[in-house]
Amino acid sequence: MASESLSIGQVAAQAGIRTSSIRYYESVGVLPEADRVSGQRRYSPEILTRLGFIDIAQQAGFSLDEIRELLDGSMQEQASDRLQDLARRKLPDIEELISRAEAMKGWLQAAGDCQCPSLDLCVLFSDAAHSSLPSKTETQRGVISSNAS
Amino acid sequence: MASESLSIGQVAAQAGIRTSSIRYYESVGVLPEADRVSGQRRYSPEILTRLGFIDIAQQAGFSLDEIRELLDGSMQEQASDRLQDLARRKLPDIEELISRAEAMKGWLQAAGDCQCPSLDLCVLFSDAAHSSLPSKTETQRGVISSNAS
DNA sequence: GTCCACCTTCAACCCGACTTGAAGTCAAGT
DNA sequence: ACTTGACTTCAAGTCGGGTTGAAGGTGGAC
Repeated sequence: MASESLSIGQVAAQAGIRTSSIRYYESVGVLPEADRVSGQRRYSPEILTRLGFIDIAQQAGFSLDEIRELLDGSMQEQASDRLQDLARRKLPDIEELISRAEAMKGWLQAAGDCQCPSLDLCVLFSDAAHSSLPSKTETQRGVISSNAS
Repeated sequence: MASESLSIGQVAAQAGIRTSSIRYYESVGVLPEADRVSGQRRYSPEILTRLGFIDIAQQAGFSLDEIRELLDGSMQEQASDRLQDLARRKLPDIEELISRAEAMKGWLQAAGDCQCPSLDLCVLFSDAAHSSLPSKTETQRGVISSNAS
C-alpha cells in the first residue's frame, strides 16, 4: 500500500498546507531534500511530524531561519547543546509575548463590555488601561499577526 | 513652554520609534493628520497615548487596518458598539494565541533541559510533545514573529 | 547671510513568507 | 496515441509593515 510513501500533494493535504509551501520550506532548508521517484518528491509519514513541529514553532515566534537552526542541530553531534542554547535564548521572548497577549486579552474583555458613549472618555483609551504592559523593550520587537475571518 | 506642542522628532524619541513610522502611521490612517506649523507636524502629548495603544494593539495581533477601524470608531457615534464588536471578534484569536504560546513555552522549557544524545530519539520531536495544541484551525493562521538580539 | 539641525514629500526599496504563472515531465487510463 | 492530472523548475508577484534616499523648505544662532 501507499502507507510508506507520500506524494507532495498527499503530504500537503494531510498537513493542511499548500504544496508550494512544502517546496518553499525545502528551498529554505527547514525540510531536507526529499527523495525522488522519477523526479517527484516522495515522503515518509514522519514528514508530517516535522511539518507539525514547524507549524508550532512558527506560531511560537520562531522564524524559518531559527527553525532551520534548530532542526539542523537535531541531526548532529552536540545537538542537545544547541537545542538547549536556542531554547534558553528564546524563552524570555515567548514569556514577554505571553504577558503582552494576556494584557491585550484583558483589554479586549473590558472592551467587549464597554458602554461608554464616547471612547475618548473611556478608561480603555487612557494610559491606565495598558500601563501594566512591559512596554517597549529594545530586546524584543514582537509582532503578532493573525488574519481571522 | 514646549509642554503643549511636540515636533515629530520629539514624539518619535519619546515613543521610541522612528519619525518615518509616525508618517507611515499617518499615511495609513492609524494616526490622524497632524496640525501643521509652517508645514511641520505638531503634536499634543496625547499622541503618545495613542502610539502606546497602537503598539500594544500590534503586539496583540491587530493589523494596522484593524487598529484604524478601532480608532476611527472611537471618535464616532456608536463607538462602543463597534469596539465591542471588534473586541469580541478578536478575543478567540488572542486566546488561541496564548494557548499556542503557552504550549511553546512548555516545549522550550523542556528543550532547555534536554540531554538526549540524539534529538531524533528525543520526545520533544515526537508528536506527543506538541499534540496538546489546538492544531491548525481554518479561522486562524496566526503568525508571531519576534526578532530578539 | 549663511550654517545647521530638523523638517517636508514622494518613490523606491527591503524583509519574510509565501503564492502564482509559464513551460515542461511523467505515468496511468482509454 | 493521446489526454489527464499531478508533478517539476524558476522567476516574478504579493502583502504587511515599514525604511531609505533624493531634493528641497524653515527657522534660529552666529
